[in-house]
Amino acid sequence: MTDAAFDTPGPDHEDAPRGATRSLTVTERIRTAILAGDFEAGARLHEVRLSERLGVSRTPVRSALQSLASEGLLEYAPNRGYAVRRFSTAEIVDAYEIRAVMEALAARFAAERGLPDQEREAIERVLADGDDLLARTELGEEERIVYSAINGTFHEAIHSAARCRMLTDMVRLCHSVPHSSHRNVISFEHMDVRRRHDDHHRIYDAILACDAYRAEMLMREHVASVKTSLVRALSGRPLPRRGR
Amino acid sequence: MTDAAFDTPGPDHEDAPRGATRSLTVTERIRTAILAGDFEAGARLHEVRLSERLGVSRTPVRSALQSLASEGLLEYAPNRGYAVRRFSTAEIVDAYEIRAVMEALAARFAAERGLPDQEREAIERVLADGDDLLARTELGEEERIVYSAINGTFHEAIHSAARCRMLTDMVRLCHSVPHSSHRNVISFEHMDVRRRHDDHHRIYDAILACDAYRAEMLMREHVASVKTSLVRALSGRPLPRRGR
DNA sequence: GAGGCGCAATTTGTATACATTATGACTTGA
DNA sequence: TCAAGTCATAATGTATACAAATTGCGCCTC
Repeated sequence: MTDAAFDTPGPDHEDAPRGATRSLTVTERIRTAILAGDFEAGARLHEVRLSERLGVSRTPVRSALQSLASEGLLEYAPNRGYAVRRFSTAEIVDAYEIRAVMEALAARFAAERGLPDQEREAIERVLADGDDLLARTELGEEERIVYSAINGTFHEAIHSAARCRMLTDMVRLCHSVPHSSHRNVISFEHMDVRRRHDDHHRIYDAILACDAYRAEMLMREHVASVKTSLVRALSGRPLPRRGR
Repeated sequence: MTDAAFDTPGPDHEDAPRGATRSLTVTERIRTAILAGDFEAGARLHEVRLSERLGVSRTPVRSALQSLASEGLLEYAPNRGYAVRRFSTAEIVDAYEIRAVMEALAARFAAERGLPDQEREAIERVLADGDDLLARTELGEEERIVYSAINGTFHEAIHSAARCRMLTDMVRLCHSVPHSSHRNVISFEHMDVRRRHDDHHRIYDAILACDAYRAEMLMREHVASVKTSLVRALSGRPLPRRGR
């Protein structure tokens, strides 16, 4: 709650990036705090308290709260303000299902429209990085964190290749649901990073081959499969050991 | 531009619905104006002019513009304000593809989770209404408008049955794209209302039978098929008026 | 003691004044 | 003539004062 990184760095700090208004800065800081869990679910966010802690007036704070509410991170009720949104387990799982469908469509678009050079290079680089990383026999915590970044870059390159803004926006919406970001998958994808990396290769092959149907199906299963691990993790049951 | 319905009805009009702030009222009025095509695409919306025309201060206007931008109706650039978003033909078509995938997922959820009584009754009623309407041999303009409402109710009942807020939100986002609302299909679905109504029956049957796969596939094809008609209409002649 | 009424304190909503940034026209120099 | 710089203008961004709504507490009544 009293996170030092959150409180005001002073009005003369002035590292203002060009083109950034206070509203945008404040939005980003509050968003980060929420995603970091600095506020508990359901907690109300009082405009005055926030503005005092952040060292700005209520105006940019109100603007930020409105933004975050439309992102789905906050609940709003007229004359009653904003509160941190609660996500039920069902909502978190559903978000995965939705993300699976959206990313699958992105993969289809990429296959239909062809990979721009930039995205093709990014994907090939990241696939090679993954190959190198997974060549090691042992995968420790550190390797999984690195792989998480690789995973994120892969998926972002696909979205970018889809060249569809609405799709990008919607996937971003999915990422505002806790546990639903591909940056967070490390927490429950421990078991088979290798299988997931192989999925990436196949998806890339399908896109290169302009096989839209296969790209879509593979991506859908790829994302949806995490849902199973997630459900297991959320219900607190241990991961089953399999052969292979 | 100078739409009488848009300009201020006077500050003493006071038909304020309970729980509605000025920000919300203004948001609704500007949204309606945009969807009705009162502003041309790319036009900038000046805060002062809007606030004068609407008889309120800049504060609720700014709030409204921010809302509409996050709905995707406006573009925002820091220090440069808001402008009516331009939608390319590609974006409009893509929105249909996205809507197809989302509504298909909604149909799947409905099949998996079962239809609540309220939605089941709504769908059965609307299917029967459609049967009656289509029993006539001739379908004029008026019948198609009536069927458009029937179509909308059917699709909304499915969303509602999916019981997934994020899905509902995203479908709503799709509807903010011109020509992409199921309330608008009359303009290019002239050709086979009967086929589309038959789709509705099959989708309902699949949901009743808890056949999630079939419900999803049918709904996806049902929505995506309109895309074909849309592409034909858009390429055939210039864009008809936005909205409605 | 339970329930309802009303006031006061707190919080959000709105208006407005001021600060800051973009924009375009004008000037000035090469 | 053109380019670059400057300054005026007009727009957006922010702060703050005030209005309206909600909420909780205390009191009164039954």
